[in-house]
Amino acid sequence: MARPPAASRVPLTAERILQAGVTLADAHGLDALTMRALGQELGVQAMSLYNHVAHKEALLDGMVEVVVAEIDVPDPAAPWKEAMRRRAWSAHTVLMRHPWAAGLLMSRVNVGPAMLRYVDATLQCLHRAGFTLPEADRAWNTLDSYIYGFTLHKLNFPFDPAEYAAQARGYLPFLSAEEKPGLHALTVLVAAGEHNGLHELGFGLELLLDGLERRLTR
Amino acid sequence: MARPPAASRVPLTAERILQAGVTLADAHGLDALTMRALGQELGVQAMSLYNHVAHKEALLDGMVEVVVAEIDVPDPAAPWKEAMRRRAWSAHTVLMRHPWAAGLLMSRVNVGPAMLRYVDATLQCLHRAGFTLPEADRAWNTLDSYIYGFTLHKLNFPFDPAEYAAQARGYLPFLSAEEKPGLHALTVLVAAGEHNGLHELGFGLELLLDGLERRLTR
DNA sequence: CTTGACAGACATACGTCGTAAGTTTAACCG
DNA sequence: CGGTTAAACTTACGACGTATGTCTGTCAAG
Repeated sequence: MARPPAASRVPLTAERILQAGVTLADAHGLDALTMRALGQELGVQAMSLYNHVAHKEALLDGMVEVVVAEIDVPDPAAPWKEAMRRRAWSAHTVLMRHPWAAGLLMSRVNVGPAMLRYVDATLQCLHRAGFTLPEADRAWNTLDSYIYGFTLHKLNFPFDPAEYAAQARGYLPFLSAEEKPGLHALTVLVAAGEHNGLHELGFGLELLLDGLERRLTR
Repeated sequence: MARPPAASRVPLTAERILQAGVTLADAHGLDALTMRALGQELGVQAMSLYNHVAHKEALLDGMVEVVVAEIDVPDPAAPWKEAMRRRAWSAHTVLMRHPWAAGLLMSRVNVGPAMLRYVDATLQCLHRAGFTLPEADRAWNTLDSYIYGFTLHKLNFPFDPAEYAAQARGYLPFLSAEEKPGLHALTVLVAAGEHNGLHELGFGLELLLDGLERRLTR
């Protein structure tokens, strides 16, 4: 059968596969990431991927690592509060760029090098700032719970204000003011454009950082 | 062919299917929830389920509703802080009871009656306590981001302290104290049983509630 | 040069999934 | 008792992850 000339032979590598996986998932969602589709993207049969990747789960783990590696690692020597703020926003931004990744990141244990580096730097920063190690552990865990939770929430609410207002107007007729007074009143505000329904990472983040600071200085 | 006597005919209903789905997922995980397995559980062929459920996605939506309905709805007349605390713990407890549900809850828009009731009561409670409606919206969104994020984190860290300490001892040889000082020091503590690595919903929750309270009284 | 080993791509095949489409059964009503 | 109809059953399809076995291009050793 016809075969591309030998010159065009660029051997597959795990890195190329992971990158292609990330790109494909970014473009068409996790559901579109099948071994066959990924192979096609790389000009290769599905089974060839298995020479470099143990199975699909390992592929997903690797893709999560690629994404985690994009997050800014905090500088252990920086003032902790500002460092944690930057860390949070960086993680949020990266996960918004790879919408499929947040769910994976939260629903599997990840112990790749990028993740270890990320956690270690965070612990160091907090520890140097005066938190005990167990406190630092609690602190980053609390922050990450919020960051990832917030990001997942936001990803599943993919409306801009105009769309949201339109949606609200659509729901309004089915929302009885007597039965659901709170929801009704809020929806009226949204429909009128007086509340855009968008939420900001910074709100809860600053509450947590302030609270942690108070614990530290006490 | 042989067929069970007519007397044993209990017709299927959407409710029975949802309940069976929840039970099956609780017992064997979401992956085990296939239409065939669910049918078998109900003594029925897979395709019969489609007489009551549009497709699998709808089944999952319905199962999430069943779970949401288990969460305590806050009393709008109760003091807001205590009401939000109860709400948070109730949601957490319910989601820990149905480990598969947290991921679903966060990764799809849910507008079933149980969910609407839940959100409405929350908004009412906060609004009556003095928050404006947009503030109340921000507040519950922030709390839920943390609650769900925390719960997902905890679900994916299913070790009791003894197991965790054992794991820590296993990892220790691969963790260089020079390269990863923070992680290394923490792991030493865990391995020695001086830090159990367990995190508590209450920690971040109280930080957020205190922060919200400060916003309110200002 | 030739050759032969081997990494890595290919082809085929299996079992399972969700579900479309068509058929059969049993319960109810006139 | 006969006809209607809701609801279960049967069959089949395409897509999925991946086990297994084959083929081929590359390169070092003779």
